[in-house]
Amino acid sequence: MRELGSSQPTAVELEILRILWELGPSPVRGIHARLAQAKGTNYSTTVKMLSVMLAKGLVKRDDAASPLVYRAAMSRDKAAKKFLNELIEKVYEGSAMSLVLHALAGGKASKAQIDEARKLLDEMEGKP
Amino acid sequence: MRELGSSQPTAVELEILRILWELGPSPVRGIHARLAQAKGTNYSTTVKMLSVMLAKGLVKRDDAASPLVYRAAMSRDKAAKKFLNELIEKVYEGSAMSLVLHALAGGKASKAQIDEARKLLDEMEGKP
DNA sequence: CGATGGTAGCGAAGCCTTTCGCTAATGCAA
DNA sequence: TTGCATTAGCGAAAGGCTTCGCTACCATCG
Repeated sequence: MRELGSSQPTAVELEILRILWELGPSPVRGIHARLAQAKGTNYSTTVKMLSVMLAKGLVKRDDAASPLVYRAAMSRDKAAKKFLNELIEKVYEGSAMSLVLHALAGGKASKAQIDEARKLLDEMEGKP
Repeated sequence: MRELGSSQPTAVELEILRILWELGPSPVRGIHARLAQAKGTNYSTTVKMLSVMLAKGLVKRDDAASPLVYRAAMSRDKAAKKFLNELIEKVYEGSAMSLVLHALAGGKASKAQIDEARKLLDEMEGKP
């Protein structure tokens, strides 16, 4: 039983969410194609995972369509924000902002990205 | 297996790491006191979890001391950055500076944090 | 000395996640 | 219609995480 973030997606669940974020609403077949390519798992597995995720509320399903169409229940941005807040709360109680920037500093940030980051900082300062 | 990567700490493991980060190197007794307070679990459980984590390399142990003293194998900062990078990788598949900042934008950042963030951006731009 | 209390560890139970085999329903072609 | 492919789902196996009971060890106290 998980208590804190209650129902954060597990490994495979997150992988499926990522596929859905990329593809948009899709039938099982499309999701499975990607998942099988990455992990070599069976079609049944994909169906089962989707039904588990549906029960958990991680995905939604359009029952009218045939074949059934699944979509992520949460946007990528919203999920990222949620995971990030959980991460920060669970691991680090300091400055979330500087942590994020430090972490990104090691990676590849283009001039355009840095400029956009500045713009965001301005916005954040403007309306607290 | 857990989300966000290869050998990530699980829920309880992370909780123990957090205790170790807060207390510093400690004997089982001290760790257990905190864990039991938070979860009501048995002393045996704490000992077992620490042995599992030792085997996984998540904690180190000073065998010379008696009682044995455990410490986190990784600093809080380092762990936080690692988890964050994995999160970004898993959710956004790579460079996601602006998206992560968007995710953060909803939260409250102090003026000091924003200023520090600006300083970091300047540094990042300065030495590519 | 034996008894007591704190420390350490093993193995197995219980639960959750992930996987799949098997079954059923549906649609389409021959 | 029969046969085949596709879609959907259930239940159970396999494996990992978490928990604890039981055992053993080692000081120290009486």
